[in-house]
Amino acid sequence: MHNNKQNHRTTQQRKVILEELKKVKSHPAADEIYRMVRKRLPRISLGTVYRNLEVLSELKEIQQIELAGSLKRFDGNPENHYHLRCIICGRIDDAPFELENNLEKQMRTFTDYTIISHKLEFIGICPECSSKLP
Amino acid sequence: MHNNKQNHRTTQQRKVILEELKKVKSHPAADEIYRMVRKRLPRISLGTVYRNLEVLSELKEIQQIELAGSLKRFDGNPENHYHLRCIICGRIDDAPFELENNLEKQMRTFTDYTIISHKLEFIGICPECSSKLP
DNA sequence: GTACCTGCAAAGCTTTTGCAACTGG
DNA sequence: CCAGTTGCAAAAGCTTTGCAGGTAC
Repeated sequence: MHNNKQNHRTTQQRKVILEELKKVKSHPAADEIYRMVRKRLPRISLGTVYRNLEVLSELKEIQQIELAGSLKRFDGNPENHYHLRCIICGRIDDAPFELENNLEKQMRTFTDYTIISHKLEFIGICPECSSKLP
Repeated sequence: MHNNKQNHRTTQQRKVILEELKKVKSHPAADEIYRMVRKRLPRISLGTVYRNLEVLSELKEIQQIELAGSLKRFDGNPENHYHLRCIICGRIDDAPFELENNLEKQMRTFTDYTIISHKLEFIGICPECSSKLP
C-alpha cells in the first residue's frame, strides 16, 4: 500500500498521464495508458505509469475499475448470487438477499447493449474485523 | 479459452477439487484450493487445479468470482458510477443511470457487515459487436 | 485404442520494487 | 536543500501452456 501522508508534486509525467486519461472514455488498462503517454513522453517508464495511476487514485483525480480482474476466487455454489467483501481481512461472504432482476430491466430501457447479466458486490467490514478495531 | 465441445471425464483430481470446494464457504482462491486438495492428493499440481476449476466452471458445477481482481482498468471520471462491459470486444462504457443508494440501505438491514460501498457491473454485448454477429 | 487428463517446468502477463540519479517547491 | 519522483531492470505473483507419459471409458 501507498503512504497517504505524502506531499504530491505536479510532475510532467503525472500531468500528462492525467490529461491523456481524461481525454478518452475507453477505460484503458495501464499498458494502454503507457502507450498513449509515450507519444508525448517517449522516455517514460511503465513503472512510473503504475505509480502515478496509484497516486492519482488516492488524490481522487481518477478511479480504478477492479471488476472482472484476473485474480479469481471460486465458489462451490454455481447459482448466481451477490457477495460481501471485507476490506480488512479480504473474506467474502454470500449476500443474504436475492438477485434484483429489476436492475437488468432498468438497464435495458436505457442502453443499446444486449444485457446478459450483472454483478453486484458490496464492500464493507465484516463483524469479526469490526470487533477488533481500536 | 477452453473448448466447450470436449467430453469431460470424472478423474480423481476433478472429483476431489469439487468436493473440497463444496465443503467450504470461504470462496478460496486457486492456490488455497491447491493446498486443500493436496492433503488428499499430495502429488496434484497447481496447473491441474487451474485447469479443473476452468472445466468445472464450464460445467456449471462451480462459479468464478471475478470482482476486484488485479487487472485493472482506469477511469478519468472519479465519480462513482456503474459500468457496462462487452463480453465480445471487452470495451467498458459508463452506465446511463445513477447509483442506487437503496441497495446499500437494504443490505444494511440484512447483515452485520458495516457497508461502505458497492460495485455493480452489467455484462452484455455492445451495439457494435451485436451488429457484427452472424 | 484414443481422446482426455496429469505432473512438471517453463513461459507469460501484469504489477511491484530496489536503487541511484534527478527535480519541483 | 531534500522529500518526492523517475527510469531501469529485476523480481514477484498469479495463471497459462508445451510436452511426454498416464488414464477413463
